[in-house]
Amino acid sequence: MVREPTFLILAAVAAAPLHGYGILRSVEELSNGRVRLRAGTLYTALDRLVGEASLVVDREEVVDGRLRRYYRITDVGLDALRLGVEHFEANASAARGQLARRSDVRSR
Amino acid sequence: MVREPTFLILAAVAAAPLHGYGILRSVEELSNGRVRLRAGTLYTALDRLVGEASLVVDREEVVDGRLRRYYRITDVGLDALRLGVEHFEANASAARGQLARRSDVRSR
DNA sequence: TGCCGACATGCCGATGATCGGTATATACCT
DNA sequence: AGGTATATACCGATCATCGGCATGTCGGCA
Repeated sequence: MVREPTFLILAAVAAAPLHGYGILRSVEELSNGRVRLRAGTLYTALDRLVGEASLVVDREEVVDGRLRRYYRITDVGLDALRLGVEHFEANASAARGQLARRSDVRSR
Repeated sequence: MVREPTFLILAAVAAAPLHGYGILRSVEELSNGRVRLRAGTLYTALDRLVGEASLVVDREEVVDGRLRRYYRITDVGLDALRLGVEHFEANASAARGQLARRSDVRSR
């Protein structure tokens, strides 16, 4: 199963192409400040995701002398993201079920 | 964030105390056959979770000459599990939002 | 003028959960 | 005799993530 940082990176890029640092901020927003990606995690993940064909480089821009490399999600990446969503929800639902059973036992 | 195997182990034990091999089967059920824990993953995770006070050994039984060590979830483990549920759901929800935004862009 | 934080990418060693396999032993089925 | 299920345990390998450092520009503050 895809891990949290990778999942959030895919989610960040899912809406529209975004560059590395933009993804960093987007992940922080999407997780309500809970997840702050390390630069190392981000850029190595980005390379890995491009290698897996989940992302492709959309374009490069130079703003104020700084390079911005935009990444776009592919169908492969969308499949991985949607599958991840299903797994996250299924796991959460299963755990809730178990917690509910626990309450049942207690209230007997 | 807690990873999938650890999360499912906690979920399995949440309803009632269970022994190692029982957890193995429970995790498989809870995930609809998707997740099959390796013995190595399970028993090292169990030791780790006991070390973190998320689980405690409830009791030991001998059935057919085979030892059964039952684990019980603690308040610490319950907190970790509930937090995990929230994170899984929040992530899934955020990703769904991003995918919906994507559709918006496309349909414009 | 000097320093700090935000922006932006990149590299690298360390950490740690999980993987994959092996070992041991009993019981049951074919 | 061989295979599957039960049950626990150990071990090296893998790999995503962590944590930190490096580089360079820009704008704000003291």
